[in-house]
Amino acid sequence: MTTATHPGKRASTRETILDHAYALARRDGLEGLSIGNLAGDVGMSKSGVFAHFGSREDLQLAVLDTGRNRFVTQVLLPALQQPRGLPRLRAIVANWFEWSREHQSGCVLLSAVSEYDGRDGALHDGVVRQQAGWRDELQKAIAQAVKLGHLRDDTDVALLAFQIYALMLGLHHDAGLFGFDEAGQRTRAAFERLWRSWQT
Amino acid sequence: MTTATHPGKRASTRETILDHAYALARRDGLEGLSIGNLAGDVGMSKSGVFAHFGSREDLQLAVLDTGRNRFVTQVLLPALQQPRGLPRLRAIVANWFEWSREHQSGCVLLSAVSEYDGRDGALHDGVVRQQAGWRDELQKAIAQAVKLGHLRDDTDVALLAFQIYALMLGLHHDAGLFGFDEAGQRTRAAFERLWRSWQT
DNA sequence: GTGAAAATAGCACGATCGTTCGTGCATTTC
DNA sequence: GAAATGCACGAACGATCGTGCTATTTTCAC
Repeated sequence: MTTATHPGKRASTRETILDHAYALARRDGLEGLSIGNLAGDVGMSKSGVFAHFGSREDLQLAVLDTGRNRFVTQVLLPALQQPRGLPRLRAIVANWFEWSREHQSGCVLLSAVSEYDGRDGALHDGVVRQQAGWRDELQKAIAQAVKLGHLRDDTDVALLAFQIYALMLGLHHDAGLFGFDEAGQRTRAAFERLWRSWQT
Repeated sequence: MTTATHPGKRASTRETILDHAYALARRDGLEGLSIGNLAGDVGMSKSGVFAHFGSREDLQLAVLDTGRNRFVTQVLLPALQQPRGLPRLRAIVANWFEWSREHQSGCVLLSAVSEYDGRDGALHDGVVRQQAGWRDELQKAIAQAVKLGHLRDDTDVALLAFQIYALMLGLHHDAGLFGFDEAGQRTRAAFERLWRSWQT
């Protein structure tokens, strides 16, 4: 009984659809994601795919959430097993680097920011909530590093989180346009200087 | 004779269309720009608008170029009247700040990067060329500041250009999601630290 | 004023969009 | 075995997409 046709059939099909949808959205963004195209990619009918979500917007929200889960799983969770403070913060950045390397040809979370930052609606709200949450995690890790004396006492936590995020945006930007290798080198150099500027 | 109804009619109508197209593309991106919607906004027929460009892709390219021109006019050109070196570089950043403040609800140039960095075609090429060109201008201004002794002799020009660009990406990102005021303050603080780290 | 030329509108096309609805086939439950 | 439920399919909907082709209007030179 490899195929769980009992319960779980619906959930597992939904998972499969979201897998394909996430891949498509990496290329075309959440706004470029269409149900017909997705159905063709999965090998289902349009109505079959549609029935799993009820509306295109709910599909887009589900894909956004899929991206968030993958990001947390790949970037944040492994870093939480590192000791608090600078080691954990550096682990976050290292995992984020790897994430960025794998997503240089398109990241759903970042393109969603571009697509929805000027509008309103459920997708905008979802993007804002998600970005605010991630920034908060960053700040928590930084605050611990300060408390443990790994970073200067007068460290501006929100500022450092902003600086880190900006560098990762720069990495993604340059990697997508000019290639990851050169962009990665520059970003690493920038991080070296950034750590030095806040270290005790 | 304010309205050039002479042989400039075509060009002036084209300009009007591009004005509206640029505004629409700020909200919906170049991929979200549709000819029907644009025609309704301008007050013309679809075919009338279409005839000015010949294809949707050529329209998108024209809008991209419109964005580039406006950016150069508002950010680069005024700065070129400042004395070479750090004053000019700071003027570029200041003008860029103002540009970013006005475009916090959507910038065609940046969303185009998100939309086309993972594909290929004329729009991708146009985006890459434009971004590479702007980075080059940044580096020229930085190199002059180094040569004039305003920045350290061992300044990594490409690295500093990357750092500047990354901060501006961070500004745009945070301004769009969390509001310009807070984002602007953080970005200014980050720039202060950046200048200090490279200054003689 | 008149005729050539340029600019715009009108209309139609095939394709695709998101969405709805009825139906059939499995599978589960009685 | 009969009844009920879950899931996906296929057809069709009105709308909009980009793009041609043909009139009609507007503009400009004479």
